[in-house]
Amino acid sequence: MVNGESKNAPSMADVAALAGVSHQTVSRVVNGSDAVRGDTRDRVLAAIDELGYRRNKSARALVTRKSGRLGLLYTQPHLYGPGTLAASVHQAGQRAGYDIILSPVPHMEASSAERAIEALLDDAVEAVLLGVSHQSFEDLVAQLAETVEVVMIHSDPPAGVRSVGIDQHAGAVLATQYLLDIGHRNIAHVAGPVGWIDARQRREGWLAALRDSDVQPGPEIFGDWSSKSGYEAGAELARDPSVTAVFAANDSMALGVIRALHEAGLRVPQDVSVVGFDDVPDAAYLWPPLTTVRQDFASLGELAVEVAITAIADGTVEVPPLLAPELVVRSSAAPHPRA
Amino acid sequence: MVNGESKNAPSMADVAALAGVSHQTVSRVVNGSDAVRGDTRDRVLAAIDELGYRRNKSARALVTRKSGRLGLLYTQPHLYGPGTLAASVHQAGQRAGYDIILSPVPHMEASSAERAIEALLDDAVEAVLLGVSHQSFEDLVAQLAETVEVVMIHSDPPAGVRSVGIDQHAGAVLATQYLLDIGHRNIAHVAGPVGWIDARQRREGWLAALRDSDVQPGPEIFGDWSSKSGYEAGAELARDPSVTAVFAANDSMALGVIRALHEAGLRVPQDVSVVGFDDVPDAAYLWPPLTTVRQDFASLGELAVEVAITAIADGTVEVPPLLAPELVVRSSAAPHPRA
DNA sequence: TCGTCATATGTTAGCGTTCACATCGCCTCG
DNA sequence: CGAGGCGATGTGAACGCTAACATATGACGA
Repeated sequence: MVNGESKNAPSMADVAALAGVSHQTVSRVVNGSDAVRGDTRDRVLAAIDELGYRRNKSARALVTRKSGRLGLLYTQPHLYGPGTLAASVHQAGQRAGYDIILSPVPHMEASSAERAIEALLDDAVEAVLLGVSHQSFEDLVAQLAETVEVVMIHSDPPAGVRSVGIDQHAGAVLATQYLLDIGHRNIAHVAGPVGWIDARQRREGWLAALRDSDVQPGPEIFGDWSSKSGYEAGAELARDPSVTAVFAANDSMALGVIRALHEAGLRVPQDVSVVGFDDVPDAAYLWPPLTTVRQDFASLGELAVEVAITAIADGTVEVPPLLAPELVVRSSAAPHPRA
Repeated sequence: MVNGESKNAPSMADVAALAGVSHQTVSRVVNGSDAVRGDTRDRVLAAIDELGYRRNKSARALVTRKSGRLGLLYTQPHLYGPGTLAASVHQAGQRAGYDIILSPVPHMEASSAERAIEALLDDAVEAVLLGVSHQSFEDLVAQLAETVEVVMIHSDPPAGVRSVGIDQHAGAVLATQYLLDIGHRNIAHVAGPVGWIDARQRREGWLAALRDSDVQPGPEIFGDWSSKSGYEAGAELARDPSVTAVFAANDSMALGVIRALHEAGLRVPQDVSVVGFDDVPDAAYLWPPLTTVRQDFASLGELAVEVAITAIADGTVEVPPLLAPELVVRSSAAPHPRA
């Protein structure tokens, strides 16, 4: 299109004229109806091919009153988890014949999220997948659900809300129990920021595992998911010689903790063990390789789309069981020396 | 929408009836025409509000013959760069009044990319932003450009192709020159995979900087962008005691290299210096903190949208200068001990 | 031989907008 | 005081498609 020579795109009528049939027959061919004779179909197909015909989705949406679109709202688009989720939702949606509108909201402000939702509604999405497990969204959902089908991607959904999720609590228990099992008794936690559901769930999993073993929680520091905040937390933790293990709420913070520990002259895992959460691809190749909890974001995305599609079909509120995360043992955690 | 009580969405006609005007007046109000009397406008606005009216984009697109949509095709959606780019394109597009269709193609196969492009064209995007700087796409562009406006996101665009990019070559020169400046004379390169434009550009920048200083290139190993491949390359490099510095084509590979070096008993940077590329957020908090080359993906996205919009408007082929990357010096590289 | 029915195709209307144009007041000016 | 013009609003058609119904064609049994 270097020169603007694009005549109007061909319509069904053009195809029909070329094939010598009515536009309705073209419609039937395009929609795979079986009430078309083989040779007629071939002629139509040939005409479509010759003209480069492409069905106009707007016209179709207008008359069918269905947009065929699903929207995904997600935060932190630059991170591994959300990025993977988005890709997987997109792929699953395509496969199911839906267009997916990916709507990243870069900064976590209610206003920008509301704008994003407005945009999604303007696009007439048939369902909204809410990949924003932040408290400030829980209120939004009730209101939104009156307008459109909603699927929350959420590890601790309010009752009666359609949702899918990965069991963050269980993942945190896995990580903490592992540290307990190898003899640690003073396990610190670098938590995700207040307000994030996943952060809360992971923190509570940590607490629950400790409680079950009658072990007092170690120090607790709140970060903001960033490696920088992990670093700062790690520097603080390094000053407390009684801490022998740290469970960080994600891999980025874990990596920051490790650096701070190193800088303080502490060895990982010989002096202090560190466990992360997420299993980002780089986790296996950090120094030391990071023991962490793997989440299957790809399956999560597929599941979310599946639930959304049945929601559109019959409106039921379906809440499949949370997906189970998995502990990946590498070498950033080791038995407690005095155990 | 727990119960499917949704009556048909209100149309302009409904608003018009309620406000006691014609549908055309509603249209004028919605489109901000100034040919509407103040009190009429207020009545219409009130009716819109009461009914929860939302303009039907399909109908609008049908009659205006404009979809108001831009598509972004991008690979490796789980990585920092692409994720940031996608978010920034989305935001810039919204701001300019365009809907952005984000189309991640998870696996780098020509077929899946072609499917993605088909989907974009079916969505009647007015322009396609091609954020896939892989050789196999260069052929696609010519063909695609006949159908729709195309903006390549590309650091070494073919002549006459509309594009924006970050100067990968210059970034690599920055990194290599830095290593040269601090006394290294045997600088290895862990390259990105063959076929990727950015990989080629970074490699050539490395070679060019060395050539300019009359220094022989060190060993060269091709990775696949992953930290795993960086690790494998690092293991190999560790066996060559003459290598004192490694320039890796991205941060993930750099981090893999560092781990391999550590495992081989070599210290970074005391024994071997390592420089990466991208400046992912975690780079600053690795151990040791990674010296790397920062790319401004956010600006790149904005620029791409800007170019796309002028392309739609006047069809010109505009190629703004490549954005300049920036060297970020941290501590994974240090002066050569024998320098 | 004719009605009957199935199969293949055509005809018409309408989805919700915008565009082009028509209309209706009302003000201005000669 | 009437022509002319302008500002505000209305009317009708069209965008490209699908849904519902209408029609044509041929096979078949009575």
